[in-house]
Amino acid sequence: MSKPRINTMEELSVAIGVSRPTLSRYFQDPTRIKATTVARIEAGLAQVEYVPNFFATRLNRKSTGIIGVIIPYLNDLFFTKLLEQIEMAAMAAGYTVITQCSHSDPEIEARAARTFMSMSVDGVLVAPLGDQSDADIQEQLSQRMPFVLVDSRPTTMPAVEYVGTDHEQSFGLIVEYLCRVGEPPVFLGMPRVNFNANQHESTYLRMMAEKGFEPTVIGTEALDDRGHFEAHGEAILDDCFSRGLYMDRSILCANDRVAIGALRAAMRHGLTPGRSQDGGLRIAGHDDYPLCPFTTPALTTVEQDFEAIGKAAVSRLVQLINGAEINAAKPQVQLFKGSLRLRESA
Amino acid sequence: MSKPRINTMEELSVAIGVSRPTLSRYFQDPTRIKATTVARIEAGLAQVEYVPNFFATRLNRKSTGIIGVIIPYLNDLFFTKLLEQIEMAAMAAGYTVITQCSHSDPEIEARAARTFMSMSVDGVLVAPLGDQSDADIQEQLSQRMPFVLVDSRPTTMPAVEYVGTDHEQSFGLIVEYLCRVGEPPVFLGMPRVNFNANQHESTYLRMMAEKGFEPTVIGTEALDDRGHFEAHGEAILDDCFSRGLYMDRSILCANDRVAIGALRAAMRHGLTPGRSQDGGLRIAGHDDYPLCPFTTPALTTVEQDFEAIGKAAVSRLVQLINGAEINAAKPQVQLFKGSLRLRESA
DNA sequence: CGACAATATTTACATACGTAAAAAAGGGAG
DNA sequence: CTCCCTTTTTTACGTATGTAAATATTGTCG
Repeated sequence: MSKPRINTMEELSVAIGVSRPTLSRYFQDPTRIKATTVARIEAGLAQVEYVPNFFATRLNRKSTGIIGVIIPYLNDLFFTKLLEQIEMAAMAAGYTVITQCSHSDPEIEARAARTFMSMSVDGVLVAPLGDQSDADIQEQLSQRMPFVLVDSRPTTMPAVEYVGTDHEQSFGLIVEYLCRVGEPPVFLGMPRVNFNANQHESTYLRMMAEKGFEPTVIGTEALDDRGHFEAHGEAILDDCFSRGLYMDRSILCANDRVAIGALRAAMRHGLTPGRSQDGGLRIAGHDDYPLCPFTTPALTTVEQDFEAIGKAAVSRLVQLINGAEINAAKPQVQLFKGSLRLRESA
Repeated sequence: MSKPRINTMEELSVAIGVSRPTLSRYFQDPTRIKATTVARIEAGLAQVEYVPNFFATRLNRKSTGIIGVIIPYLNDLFFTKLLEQIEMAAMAAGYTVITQCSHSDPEIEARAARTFMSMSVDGVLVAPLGDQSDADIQEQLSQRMPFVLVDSRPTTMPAVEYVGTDHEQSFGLIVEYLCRVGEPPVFLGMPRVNFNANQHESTYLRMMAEKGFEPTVIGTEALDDRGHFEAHGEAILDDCFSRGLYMDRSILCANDRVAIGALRAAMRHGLTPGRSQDGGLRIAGHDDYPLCPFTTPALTTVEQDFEAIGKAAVSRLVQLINGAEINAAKPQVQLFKGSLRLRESA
């Protein structure tokens, strides 16, 4: 019942009586071959088990048809959603996607970069680690092949093709909203290794200054180094609440995962953040983490347009692969706007 | 400042004055080469930019050193955590991991399987889609190379090497607990496409029968087909609560993501599930989804030992790759026990 | 200084397929 | 039936590296 297995195109060509070069062309683009021959090949193929060798095919094509993707970690639905969009878009464009995860480790990230170089990948999409990314390797990679940065942009490589959210605009939305309808917010941040969180912090500071409010930043020192966003948010805020601080203020978190921890801290102290109460506790985040609609209370946040970012990143990379001009002095930067998601928590 | 780039080992050998076969051996295992030569090679390597070609190296090694991993979808922290363990373990064992995500689509899953065949991957780890997985391709793959199933086991391929949680035991824990300290639970399930959810349902039914309680199963028909677990749980329970049903019962959900939706429905109806109240609403799940400690109230659930599962799966696969005997009639099945995580919701 | 062992080099072939050029075969129109 | 065009086959070489066998080199010890 199991079909005879064939390992090489050579064998296949004798098995079904079609020459090897014809088979080679068939596997690359069947339309270049006469319909009757295609039918003969496919009839033969149905009788046996054969898959062209991936390595041999990629070894001497001019283009490998592979897009490499590097993401910093997996245990975050944000990257997961982004990756999903990227993979679907790349697949639709006819590319094979190979994803490597840095697992928060610069060494693993560098290894992934080397792997992609050794694969002569057509291009790479990189969502960098925070400020720990190995700048040299990133630089090498970007010199060597089409390279588009996604999600966040290290301060060490400003002049690079980039696709992401316009954090000034998007975080600005939530700062503005909180200031407008209630108490000016306290910023609950993170240790300063995450570029987006840093940008949120500076946006917060700038806007508070503009509006003439006194800024308050907490949480930029870690209380525990487990490094989980939620645990960090909970620990910081629990500590504050225990000291009676900020219990009726607006807490604006650097991102939703921190905010989820903040919600937990509020709950533990018997507080229910919400926008209905005047002057009471409010909690808000940023990103529109997929679980935000299901938290208690549902989290008010700013949505990032993952789909647009993923698609734009792939589409720009494909342009570069197809030889689009890169203005080295002024690389293309695509920033997408965020949009406010008003729910219950603020 | 940028080093001269070298593309082939041939060029490299003339550039640093060491023969190509020696270089080849160096890149595979530097210890097989005399220390002084290694030093000479590395000194030379520091002067240039060179990475051995991935495809050429894998083309004619007997072993490619690659482990393929297929997971059904990414937007679930469960798989993400499992994948993390698998990648780290495989890396530690000296393998390159290539992960392909099915994105809930049997066709994409089948394509991934074909990709791995064409790569002559050393072995594959597969977390299957539900009952939609293409059984033929899975079969082909398992015939062709070392193959270990992870997380869930299709009823269509019972006789396969498998590593996962002992769901009878683990789901039994929570059924038993709920029955023991309160009202026997209602089972909030899912459309029957997910093997683990199915097994949870049957475990529930069996244990309720054993204990002489009347079982109640809800949610096995989808109200909306967006297919998101949380939305499903919320929609089903919201519907029930709106009709005044089960408002003071124990709701045991097929998994934590459904339970998170259930918590949300409870909250919308002004109900606070918890174990402190006698006779009141309780909600519990299964998996110990990473966000469980941060829900309101914190979700009582059963922890799956991701780390053990990931490590065991890799370790078993490596055994098979190294030629371990496979008893076709009785493949090795490793089931790990779950453990109760009592928190606030039940 | 010579012999022996360890290591490196030379040479040659293999991997599975891409691809170009020339020759052969097929197919339709006149 | 023949000519011409299209398609396939034949032939041959290229891709970057693995690998084996024979030969050459190096280093060490007596």
